[in-house]
Amino acid sequence: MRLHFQINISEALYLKNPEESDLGRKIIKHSIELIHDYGFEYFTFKKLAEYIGTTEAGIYRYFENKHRLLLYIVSWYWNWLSLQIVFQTNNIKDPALRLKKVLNLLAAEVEDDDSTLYVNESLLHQIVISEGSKAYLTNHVEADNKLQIFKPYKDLNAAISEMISACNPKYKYPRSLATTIIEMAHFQNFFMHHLPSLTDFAKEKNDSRIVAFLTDLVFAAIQTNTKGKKE
Amino acid sequence: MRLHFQINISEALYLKNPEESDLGRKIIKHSIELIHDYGFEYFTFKKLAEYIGTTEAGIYRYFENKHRLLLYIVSWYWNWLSLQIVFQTNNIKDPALRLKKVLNLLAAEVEDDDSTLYVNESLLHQIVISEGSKAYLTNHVEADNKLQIFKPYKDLNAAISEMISACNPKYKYPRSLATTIIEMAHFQNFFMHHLPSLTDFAKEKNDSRIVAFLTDLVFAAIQTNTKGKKE
DNA sequence: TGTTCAATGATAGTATTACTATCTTTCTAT
DNA sequence: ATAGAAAGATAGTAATACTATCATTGAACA
Repeated sequence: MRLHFQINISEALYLKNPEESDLGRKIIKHSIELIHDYGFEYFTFKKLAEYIGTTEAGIYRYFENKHRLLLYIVSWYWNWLSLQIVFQTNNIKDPALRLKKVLNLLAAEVEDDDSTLYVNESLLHQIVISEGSKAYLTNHVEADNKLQIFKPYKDLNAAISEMISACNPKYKYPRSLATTIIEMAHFQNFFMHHLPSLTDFAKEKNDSRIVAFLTDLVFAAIQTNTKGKKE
Repeated sequence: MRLHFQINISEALYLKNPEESDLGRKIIKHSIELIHDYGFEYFTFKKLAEYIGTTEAGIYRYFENKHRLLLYIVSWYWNWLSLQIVFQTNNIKDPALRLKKVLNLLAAEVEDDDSTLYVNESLLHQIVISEGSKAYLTNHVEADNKLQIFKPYKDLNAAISEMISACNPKYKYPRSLATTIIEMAHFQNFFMHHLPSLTDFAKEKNDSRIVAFLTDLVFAAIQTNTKGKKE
């Protein structure tokens, strides 16, 4: 099955749309590879230019700076993931099952999606785990936010939040719980691989354990709350 | 009451111990102010040197680079917080109450502690919220980890993890839940202030709401699990 | 077939950052 | 009175993060 879809990214993120040219697509494809290899701090436009076989100036025609490029690929990921969620929960009626499907999509390893030729989703997933929060953890979050740059992340959050409310309309913290799910799916993965004593998954480093942890956490939270229990 | 205590920080983090000289203490004090004002990305040793009235070279005698300095002050914070937890839970016997106290210490606003003359804990708390995860979200986490650099963070995690297990020895994910608590105490705070639609605290931006959310989440998780319920 | 315009390539240059080196001054402990 | 450590002063380098300009290519249209 080939899914044809539209990734919608704020125009504020680029100077020239990288989807619409060979060089643009090369920038996306190879920046994902290089950020993955070097880490965002040690990734530079100069290295990228050399790797692609173009010049720094060429890259600056597409992106103002490397932070904008990071925002672009991270937005791309959230957008893509939201579409995966739509496709894969489309025919599921039970909201609890829908939510479980989402936990899987968030925390399980991502395979490269062949329908997107210039994006390796598996590498991109790892970038989002390690570098994703740097997208918003800056001095200029609020300015960026005014440019609608975080819309894909917020949309995903809203979608998960609605599923939570569908499971239990009385639960008081659907948005914060959604944020917790998204961030913890990634942080537990990062810790599991790099600082394993901070998790309970040190022995068998397996994504399915993270899914189990998150499932336990989420359903405990929304089920307890049904009873209107209060401390 | 004046509490005299020892902050223990890995020697790998500095070239010369900043606690032991005037200039060293000035570096700590003013780097906290500047990182708070500029954000870590726009903070430089040159700006710091000018602000203090010394030279870049002077700062490099204490810290190899600005990332090490960040690690230093973040470690300092986790160390200080662990001591606060020890002092403030010392005479509480009930593990659930101890845990609640910890949630408060983690998520409530921090006031400057006058017993530490060269550290403004309130500013430092805000830095840890915005920049704390950059301490480990790097290419060189594992090398840093081998130098024991994350010990204060891990110790805090272990302490909270033990409290969770004291509440419910059968709960399967005490470490991951502890990580979740620590990180979410900060992320919810960051989002509440900068991207409020990602939380349920947009209307009344109040730390106590975060404490309530975390309390609900944690006790739901550990109580549900007592029953050995399984999905 | 020639012209035009956009995209890219090639090259150069600047300000700032992230350091390192060296030499001098100051202050403190013996 | 003097040795030694800490700090100040100054200079310099390589890399980063850009900006500017001009030439080349290639497709599109007339």
